Amino acid sequence: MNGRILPQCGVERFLILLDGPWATLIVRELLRGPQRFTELRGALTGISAHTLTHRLRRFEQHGLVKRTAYAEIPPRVVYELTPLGASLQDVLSAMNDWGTTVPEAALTAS
Amino acid sequence: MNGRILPQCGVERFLILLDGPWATLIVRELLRGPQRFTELRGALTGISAHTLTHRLRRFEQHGLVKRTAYAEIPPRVVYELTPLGASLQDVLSAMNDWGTTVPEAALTAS
DNA sequence: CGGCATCCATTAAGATACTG
DNA sequence: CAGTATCTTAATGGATGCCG
Repeated sequence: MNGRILPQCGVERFLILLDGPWATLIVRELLRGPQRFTELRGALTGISAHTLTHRLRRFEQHGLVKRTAYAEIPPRVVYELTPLGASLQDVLSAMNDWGTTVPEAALTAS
Repeated sequence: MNGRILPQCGVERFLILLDGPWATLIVRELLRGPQRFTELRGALTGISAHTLTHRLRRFEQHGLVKRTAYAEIPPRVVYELTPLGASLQDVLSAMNDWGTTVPEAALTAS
């Protein structure tokens, strides 16, 4: 569907930039502050290095995340949200508010 | 990732119930009011009957959408959001607000 | 430590054809 | 009209191993 001609409304833009189930969770984690690769991986239970790398690269390309690599031994890489990425806070809050109102029954029925 | 044990926070619930790129767009369309299958299909440019059916069935199971079938010739089926589904309005608004602030450059870089 | 390369499993989604 | 059935494709995501 991503190849389609989408009307460039706000919702579509959000969906294009935050596609995949992990995208939103990574942003939420980075909203807590700048973090290293390993910190992110530890916080996001179940994510693989492969996936985390790809998501972060994509965010970087889209200007949502800033990557800073320190040429040390061992190497250290810190990821942090750009102002654009940080402004996702409002959307995440809305999602969280809605999710907490969802009854258990809606989730078990799958 | 859906098989993982997720902390049952709000954001996770939202992501589980609105998975896939079409889910959010279907909800946005239904926020305009109850609609028939064909109306939805026409409004969601590019969606296939197959996909629309699956998404609607899933929403129905989760209590986000109510399906009403009229035994007429030709048959008529109307979908409408439940109160739970309608309460997604706030999240959609937040997404839309954020998306409109995204610069063009973030989208072209893909 | 922070990746990348490769292979593989799962799934959303499209195309097509057909039915009550 | 509103689906269902089947097949196929594309993409996300996981597992493993290697590298600077």
